[in-house]
Amino acid sequence: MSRRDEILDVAATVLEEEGPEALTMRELARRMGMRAPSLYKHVRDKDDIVAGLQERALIDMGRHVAAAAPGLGALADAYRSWATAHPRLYEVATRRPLARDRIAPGVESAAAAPILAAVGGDEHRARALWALAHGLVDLELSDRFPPGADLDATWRTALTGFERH
Amino acid sequence: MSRRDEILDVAATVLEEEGPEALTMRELARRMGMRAPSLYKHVRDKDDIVAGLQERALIDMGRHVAAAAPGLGALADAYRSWATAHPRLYEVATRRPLARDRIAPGVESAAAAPILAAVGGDEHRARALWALAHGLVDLELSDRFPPGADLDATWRTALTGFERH
DNA sequence: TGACATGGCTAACGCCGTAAGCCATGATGG
DNA sequence: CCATCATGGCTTACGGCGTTAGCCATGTCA
Repeated sequence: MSRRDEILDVAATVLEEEGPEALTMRELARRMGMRAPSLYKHVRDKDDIVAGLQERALIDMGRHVAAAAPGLGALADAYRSWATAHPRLYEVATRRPLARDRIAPGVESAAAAPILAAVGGDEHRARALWALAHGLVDLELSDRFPPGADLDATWRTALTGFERH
Repeated sequence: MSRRDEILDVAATVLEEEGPEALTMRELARRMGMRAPSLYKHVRDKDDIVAGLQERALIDMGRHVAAAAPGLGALADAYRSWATAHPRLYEVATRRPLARDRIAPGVESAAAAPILAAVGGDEHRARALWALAHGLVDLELSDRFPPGADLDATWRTALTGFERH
């Protein structure tokens, strides 16, 4: 495994365990047993690390969602469960403008494929479904729903709109 | 107008015109004709400013959406148009966990009211609709849809799921 | 064996948010 | 009328951030 990949591993751990404000070059270096400037021998800058996390997250989430059982419900469950299991990575993967120039081609479309397939290839319905799932997850992750809200029920209600074409 | 409100005005301007990375205490102070530490005479800390922007954004967006013509389409248009007119404020208002302790009570529910009314008071449908609109806006604002995508059509498709109960 | 790439290091720069403490101004009340 | 005090500026400074420059040990290879 390349030194760069080790850094990305550490970065993913720090991000999930301690939050985005702990994701500093000095903290990454500390965990790698080196000093911050040495990181730049393996990585262009901090944005490069974040773009790497974004790419990894898209790949992993895409795989997870693609492995879901057929049906909208299972797809939605897979989407939501990945996001809640990796909330900070989800934010990195979706909130910032895709660093398309720093990410391997195909990763983006591969992540979108399962959703597109689930709605029979209709791109508008695919985007709507994606937006719905993303919106629900995003609002849940930033605690925008009242505490104690029955979000399972909200998801079921939300998906019924998509069930019949 | 209080000095604090002036600071919030300047902050909103800087945020929208130059982006979040320009929203620094020194830049705000410069535009106010003072030095950064003097800001602390009127504001607790930077988070206080951001919470103030969040509160303002919720109020303004709530008013804008509440003024929409009846019907899901007009509601959606109002939601989307406010967000695209104030993209950075929209992010501040929705992406970070609501600073509920720093925001006047009632603001949150007032912002939610028009959406809740539009679906006849069903909270699950209200949350689903909100999530759908938020997801579409959020993904649009961070350029996650392919360039040139016909988002008007996507919105129309998305809303048909909500038209019939 | 000598040249060179690799990957560490230290020192330092210019930002950032923020704390501490000083001082002019103007209002307040004895 | 003057003493007191709150207000709202100021300078200085601290620690942390991302990042650059330049040094040097090690290992590889012609």
